[in-house]
Amino acid sequence: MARSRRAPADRDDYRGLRLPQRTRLTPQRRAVLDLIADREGSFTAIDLFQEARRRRPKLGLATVYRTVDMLRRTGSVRPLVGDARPAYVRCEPGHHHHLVCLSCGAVEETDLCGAPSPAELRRRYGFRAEGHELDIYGTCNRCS
Amino acid sequence: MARSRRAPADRDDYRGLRLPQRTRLTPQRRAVLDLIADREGSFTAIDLFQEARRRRPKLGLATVYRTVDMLRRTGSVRPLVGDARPAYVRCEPGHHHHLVCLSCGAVEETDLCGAPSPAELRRRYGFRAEGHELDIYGTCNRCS
DNA sequence: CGTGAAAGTGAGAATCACTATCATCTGCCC
DNA sequence: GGGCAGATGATAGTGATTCTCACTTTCACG
Repeated sequence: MARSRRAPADRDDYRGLRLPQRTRLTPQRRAVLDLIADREGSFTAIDLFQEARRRRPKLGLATVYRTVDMLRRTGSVRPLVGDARPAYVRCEPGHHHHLVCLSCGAVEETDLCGAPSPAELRRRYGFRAEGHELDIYGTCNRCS
Repeated sequence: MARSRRAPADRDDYRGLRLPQRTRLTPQRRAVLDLIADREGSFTAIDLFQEARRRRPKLGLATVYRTVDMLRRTGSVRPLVGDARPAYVRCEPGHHHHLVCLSCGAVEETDLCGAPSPAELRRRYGFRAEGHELDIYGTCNRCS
């Protein structure tokens, strides 16, 4: 009986962040989403928690994790490799990859890719590719 | 490039694993290195610890972490993204990427790449690329 | 061969990131 | 408004990793 009451809350987007169906927009969630939407570069869950706490002292850590994980499921955010601390980056919808500055931590997106095609992987390895992740590390414009 | 003389600890390679300068080859370290050298696919530090313990019951967990981290610094091993548990894969020297099977966890290497060239990244973004990481996720030959 | 300094070790405590639990609260569709 | 599915916060718990430190071992050099 989830059907009758479940009208499609057409709130699948908040400031460019994709949200799952039936997501309630609570003030807590909005606080975390705002921080992410305004964010340049990478961030950790703890970063968000500490910043959000300055405005909402009672905000729980679990709420931050729940919110980040929600965005991870919709693809609006994804974990970053190669960093010492577990960090995330915002992802615009669509296919793209990240240029991660090792000096200042800035993250830029690029649509340049050229990863091997699923067809070729299939042919050479019998491997059915479903997705891939590419992070390019180096020094950004400002730092070099 | 050729090593002309015996330098202090002429031991920068053990079974294909690159070691830092001045690395002492202790039995504990050798036990962990052997496990990694023989390894197919990905592994976690805990995996190594449990296996190594069967032969050396007094081996400490910290030693496993120290050894894995040592290899990570030399590039002989690298952490894998996208997995629930923190896992590593062996890296052969040279350029290559990983095909990670989401079903059985097997990891295959491929030299197929096509990542954007440093020159193009420099031109378009002013970004000086130093390296990149590409993991392709999907289903391997055996599992599909 | 010794030997000493530096490097490595094990055990356990500490830390860190994250998850589970649960009583309570609240946004949202009717 | 009313009601309830979904959200929240506090806290305890978990699992991975790092730290600490007294002790041991390796190995270049004499």
